[in-house]
Amino acid sequence: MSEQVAAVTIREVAAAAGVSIGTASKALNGRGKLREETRARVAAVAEELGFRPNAMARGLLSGRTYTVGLVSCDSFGRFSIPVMLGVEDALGAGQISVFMCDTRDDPIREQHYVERLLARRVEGIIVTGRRTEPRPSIGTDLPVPVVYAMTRSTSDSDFSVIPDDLGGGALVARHLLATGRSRIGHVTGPRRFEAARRRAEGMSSALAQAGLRSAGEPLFGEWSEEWGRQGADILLRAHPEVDAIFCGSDQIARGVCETLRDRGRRVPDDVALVGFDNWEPMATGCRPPLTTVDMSLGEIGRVAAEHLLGAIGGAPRPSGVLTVPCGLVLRESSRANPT
Amino acid sequence: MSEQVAAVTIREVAAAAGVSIGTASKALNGRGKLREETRARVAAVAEELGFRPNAMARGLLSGRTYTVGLVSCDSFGRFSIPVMLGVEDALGAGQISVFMCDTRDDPIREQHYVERLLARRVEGIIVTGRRTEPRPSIGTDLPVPVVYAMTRSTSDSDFSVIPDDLGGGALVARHLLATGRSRIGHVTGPRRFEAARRRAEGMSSALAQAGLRSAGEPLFGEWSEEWGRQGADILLRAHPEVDAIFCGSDQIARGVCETLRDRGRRVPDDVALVGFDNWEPMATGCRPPLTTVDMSLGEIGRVAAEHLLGAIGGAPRPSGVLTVPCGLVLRESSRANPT
DNA sequence: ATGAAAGCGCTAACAT
DNA sequence: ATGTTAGCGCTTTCAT
Repeated sequence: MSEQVAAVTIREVAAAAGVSIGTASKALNGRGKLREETRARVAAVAEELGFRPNAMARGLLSGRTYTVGLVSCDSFGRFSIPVMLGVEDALGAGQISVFMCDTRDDPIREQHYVERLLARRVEGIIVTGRRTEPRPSIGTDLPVPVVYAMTRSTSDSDFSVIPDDLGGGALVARHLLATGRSRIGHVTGPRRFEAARRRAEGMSSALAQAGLRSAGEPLFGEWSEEWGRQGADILLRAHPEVDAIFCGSDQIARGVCETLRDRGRRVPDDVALVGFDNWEPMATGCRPPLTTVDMSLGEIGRVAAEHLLGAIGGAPRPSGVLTVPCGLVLRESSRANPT
Repeated sequence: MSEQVAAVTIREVAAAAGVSIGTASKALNGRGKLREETRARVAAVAEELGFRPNAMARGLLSGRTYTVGLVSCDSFGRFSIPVMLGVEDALGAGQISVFMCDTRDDPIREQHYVERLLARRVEGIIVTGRRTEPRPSIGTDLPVPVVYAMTRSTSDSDFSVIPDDLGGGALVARHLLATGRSRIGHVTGPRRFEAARRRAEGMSSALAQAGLRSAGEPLFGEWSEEWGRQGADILLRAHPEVDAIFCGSDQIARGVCETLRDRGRRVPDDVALVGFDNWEPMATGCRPPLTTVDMSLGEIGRVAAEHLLGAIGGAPRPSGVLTVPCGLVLRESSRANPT
C-alpha cells in the first residue's frame, strides 16, 4: 500500500545495491561484463524498489521514442475502431506505444494535433477515417512517414490503405449467382460516396461477366434503415420479379428486410438479401441473420501499421493506394434456394 | 517538399540565428530580457527551419510528461469510445496527450501495458470498460493516480465513475407514468449484469412511489434483439394488458418492437416503448424512432478526466464511486397517448 | 569486473 | 541583453 511519491531512478538503485550507476545500467540491460552475483543483486534491488527505466531519458539518448500517432477523423467511430485494434496488434508487440487524437473533423484541430505529435517525436503517423474519398494530406513534407487507413490522401506521394469496395460488390454478385439468383436489385447509400459507387460498379461488372444485368439501376439514397425501407418499396414496385437484393450497408439491408416482410416476401426463400459492413449487432439482429460483406478493417489497420513500421525501419516510404480484399460472411438471409 | 531527415534542434536554430543556445531558448519561450529584434529573429529562424522543441528533453527537465494512459477493456467498443472522446475533451485542451492501449480482456496484457505506461512516466491512468461490475484493481500502490470510467474497481481506495442505472430506470418509469401509462412491463439483459438489475430496480422503486407495480416481474434474458422478440412474446402472453414496455437496451427494444408489430400492437398508440443506451443507429432506425436513456458516456469520460487532472495537480486522490445521471432522449415510440 | 565521464535536447540559474 | 554552465535519467565509451 506504500504510495511512491516519485519514480525510482537508476541512481537510487545503484546506491542501494552499492554499485556505480554505469554498473547498474549494465546489470539491468544484460550488457558488459559483470559478475553473476552483481547482476542478481542489482536486479533484486531494482525489483524491490519498483524501478522502471525512464523511457524519456532513454529516448533522448537513443534518438528514438517508440511511439506513433494515430489521428482519427471518425470520432473513433464504427470504422476507426477495428482499424485501431489492427494497428495496435501490429505495433503493440513491437513495444511501440500509440498516441491517440481525434480531429472531430476540424482541420485546425487536426493541424494542432499533428504539431503536437511531431513535438513528441512520434516516429510515424497513421490517419484513419470513415470514407474512401481523397482528403487533403496532413502534410507532404513531414519529418516522419504517414499512412492513411480507411481514408485516402489527395496527394500521390502519400500512402493509403482502403477496402476493395469494387471487389466486395463483385463478391456478392458472384455469390448470389452461384446460389441460383439472377434478378438482382441494388439499394445503396448516397451517390456522392465513392464506396457506394464502387460497390454498385463491382456488382454490375460481375453480373455483366455472367451475361446478366441488374434489376434496374442501382438505387442511391441514404445510409439509413429508413431509406432501406423506401428503397425496397421502390424496387419492388418497379421490379417485382427480383429474387435478390444487395444492399450498400447493413443498416439499409435491415430496412429492406422489413419492407420485404411487410410485402409478404420471404427472406431468403423468395428474395435473398445481402448487406455490407458486417456490423455484427445489425447483421445478427436481423431476422433472418444477414449475409454481409466484411471489409477486413482489422487487416487494413494491420497492413497500414506494417507499412508504417517498414518506413520507420528505413524502407522507402510507400506511396499510392493499397486495397485490402473484402470477405463474405454467410448467414441465413442468402441461403441457396432449394428450388 | 523538402523531407527533413532529422528533427531540428534548438542548437541549430541558435546557430542559424547567431545567438547562444540559452538566448534562443529564452526567445522561443518568452522568458528573460531580450531585445525585441532578437526574439523576432530567432522566432523567424525557428519557423523557417521547422523547429519543434523536443517534448522528451523538456519532460526530462521538468519532471513532467503531460501524458496519461488510457487502458480500455472494451476493445475500444461501443461504450469506451464516447468515454474516450470525453476524456480527450477534458485533457486535450490542457496539452495532455493520451497513450491508448486495449487489453482484449487479458489480465497479462493489461499488466504489461500498465508497466509500459509507467515506464513512459504517464502522470495518470484512466481505465475504461463496458460493465459496472467491480473488476480487480490495476494496482493500488501505483505511483500515479488512476480513475476507472464506465467500470469499477473492487478496491475501495480506487475511484470509479459510472452511469446512474438506478436513476435511469426511475427516469423511464416517471416518464411513462407522466405520459399516461400504468401497466408497464420490463424486458432486459442477463440478471448477472448489475446494470440490468439496477435499471429494473430503479423502475420498480419509481413505480412503487406512485403506488403501482410493474406488469409482472422483470424478464431477464440476453442483450440481443432475438431475446427482445422472445421476451415480448412472453410478456404479451402473461400480461396482454401492458400499455408500455421498458427495455434494458436499445437492441432488446428493437426486438420487442418487432414482436409488437407482428402481434398487431401499435407503437406508441397501444404500447409505449423505451430503450436504454441511446445507440443512435439502433434507436433512430427503429420504426417508430425509439425513446431511450442516454448514459452520458461523454460526460463520464470528462468527469473521470477532470478528477484525474485534479489528482495530478495535487488534489487528494479521490476514492469511491461517482455516478453520473442519465438523460432521457424523447422520440416517437413513447409519445403520449391522446386518449 | 567495476567506475568515471560524456552527452542526448532542453531550461534555468548564474555570469558577464 | 546575451552567454555560459549545470543537470534532468539514462547508456555507452573509456579508464582503471
